[in-house]
Amino acid sequence: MDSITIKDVARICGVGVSTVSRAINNHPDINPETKNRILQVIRENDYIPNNSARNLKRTVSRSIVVLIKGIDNPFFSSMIRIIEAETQKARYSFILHRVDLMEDEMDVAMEVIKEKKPKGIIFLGGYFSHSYEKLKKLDVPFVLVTIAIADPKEREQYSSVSVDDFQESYKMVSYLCSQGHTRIGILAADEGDESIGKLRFEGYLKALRDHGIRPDPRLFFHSAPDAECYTMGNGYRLMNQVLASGEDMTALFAVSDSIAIGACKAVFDAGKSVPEDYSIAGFDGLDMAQYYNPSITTIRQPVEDMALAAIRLLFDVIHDSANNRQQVFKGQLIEGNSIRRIENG
Amino acid sequence: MDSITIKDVARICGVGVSTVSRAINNHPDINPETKNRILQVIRENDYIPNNSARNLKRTVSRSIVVLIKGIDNPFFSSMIRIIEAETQKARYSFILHRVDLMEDEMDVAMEVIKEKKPKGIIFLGGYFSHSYEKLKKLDVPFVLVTIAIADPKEREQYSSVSVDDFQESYKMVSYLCSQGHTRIGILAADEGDESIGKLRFEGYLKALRDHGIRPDPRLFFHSAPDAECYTMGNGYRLMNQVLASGEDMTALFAVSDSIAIGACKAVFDAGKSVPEDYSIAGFDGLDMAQYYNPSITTIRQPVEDMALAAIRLLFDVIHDSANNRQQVFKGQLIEGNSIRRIENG
DNA sequence: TTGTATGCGTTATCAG
DNA sequence: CTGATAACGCATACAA
Repeated sequence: MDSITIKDVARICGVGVSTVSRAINNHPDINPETKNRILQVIRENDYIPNNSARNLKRTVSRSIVVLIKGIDNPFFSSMIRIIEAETQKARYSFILHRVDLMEDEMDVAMEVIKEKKPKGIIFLGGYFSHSYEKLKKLDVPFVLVTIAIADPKEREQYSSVSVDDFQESYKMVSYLCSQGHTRIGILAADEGDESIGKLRFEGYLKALRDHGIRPDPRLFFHSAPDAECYTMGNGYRLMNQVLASGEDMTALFAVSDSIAIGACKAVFDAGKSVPEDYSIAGFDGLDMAQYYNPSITTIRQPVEDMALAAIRLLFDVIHDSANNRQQVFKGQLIEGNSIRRIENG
Repeated sequence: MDSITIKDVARICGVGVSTVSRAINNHPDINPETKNRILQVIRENDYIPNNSARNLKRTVSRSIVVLIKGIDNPFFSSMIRIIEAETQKARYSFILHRVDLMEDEMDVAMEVIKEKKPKGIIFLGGYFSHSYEKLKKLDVPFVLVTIAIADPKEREQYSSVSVDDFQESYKMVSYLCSQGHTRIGILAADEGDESIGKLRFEGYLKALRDHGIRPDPRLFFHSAPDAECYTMGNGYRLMNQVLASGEDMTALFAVSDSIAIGACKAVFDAGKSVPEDYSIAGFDGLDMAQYYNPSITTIRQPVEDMALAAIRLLFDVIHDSANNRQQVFKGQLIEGNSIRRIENG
């Protein structure tokens, strides 16, 4: 670990450390010749600046941190790519930091801020039930993506990018109704959910009611509280419960595409078919949904646009902190082949 | 950013900074009472140690870094989970660091080492064509996962965990032959590939030859050099080329499950079916492969075992650096419904 | 068991 | 344009 430091570089070049520092950090007030000479020496000796020392000394670090909860959520994959690209385009460095499902993203944020001194933070996924106070402590500009904050009172306090999960669910379930379905089950998050799972559930309820259908609790299939909800495995389990229940229904609204896919598989394994025996709708618009067989009818969240909006919004807030705003995107209903039309609705 | 430091804590408690440091780091030589008092104050004031300062000061940091190339590869998702769990079980902290597809993982490793001073590194994904020299510079124990190092001469230099991509491909293609297929195409990586894509391709060639089938270049469908190879989109494109080629074949070996799934979709969109018109085999054993319809016949890499082996091997090497070894796992052929048997082989 | 002092590698401030 | 030098926040050797 006896690696070369800025001092060594300075000594080799016969200059002071501050000059080397200037060379590294592209400071304007340095003789181009000396700069090149230093850069040359740096390359020849594989000098790598110590990031810890830099972060320790610096007050801010021209970097953007993305805090992601649920790193295996394919929904985020393309977002990351876009955010990184945009970040680098702005000549900021991009730091991805994963937060465990059990961790409080706010606590993690505080730590990362201390360590990295980023210019801004993007929160991908997770919940934000009662973090108002913590939110305020965060003195770094940030944008919430995909995150439901219940209370709209605190509008000024934060920026966010999302779809209206309630409305979009409503749209999907209304569509099911319009296709003649009347007995529509739901494969939902766990009952205690206070996040998007809840919003999507409520959109479902509202849509049914507005279509003159009385929601039937026997058609609610909630995830186990301890299960990882938005997974194919969970969808598979839930659908098997549906099959075992013997309840009569023609359609199911799965609150995510992965759940929908798992559900389809359960139907197939039971020797039945989608959409003939069960119509199944998803939510999110994952690539997987359109590659599946049958392709899943779903609500597509405009991930690319959302990612772009998130990073741009963040830069806006960085440049003018008064600029906080909530940006809500429209989802798009994509018709696949997982839903059939019932003639005698 | 005027946050509280160790000095403040010391002042508040009326003790010296070193005592606070001892409390934080669980040093043995400290009065339990003072320790508790300090910890109490720390909690009350939300003191968060500055990681940069710690890393700067420390020579090693009781942490494991996982460097992952291709973070959206679902193949790695479960691995990460396992590695993290095991890492924490050993009371090490877990640092996940993503490396861009364009970056040299070795350079990134050097940087991260300087910054974090980890006890060990796990490389997930990526290539390692000619990095021997760089490898040696890495004076931190490390394990390569899923990475093909061509040259076996350097055995002593590194540890690795993988499957034998050549053998496993051979297995898969032999299976296709055994099912009576004789005209077997391949959906492969790009022609210049020097990594697992190449090994899998060669396994395919060997299997054909050993079964008395002469490989026919017209049945080789390589990815475009600039395409992201292991994706559904790429599989879709490749399969459309197959369909457009008019070449006669009954089966295709896709070098990954995602490619296989994309290929299936292309077949469906062409109004044909799997496995009736085309038998399609995959590789990897993603969850997705079994949830797909039809489920994909594939080679399952024992991800859980491999992840566990990787982290344990790493700890072994950390404790005894002479312990370098290469661990090769057997893949398991999982029969799905994507391959049909041809009677008159 | 505890406190003091030093330095980790940088950047920033200031004087040249 | 350049070079000393003082922090940054913490861990540790050493003294008490």
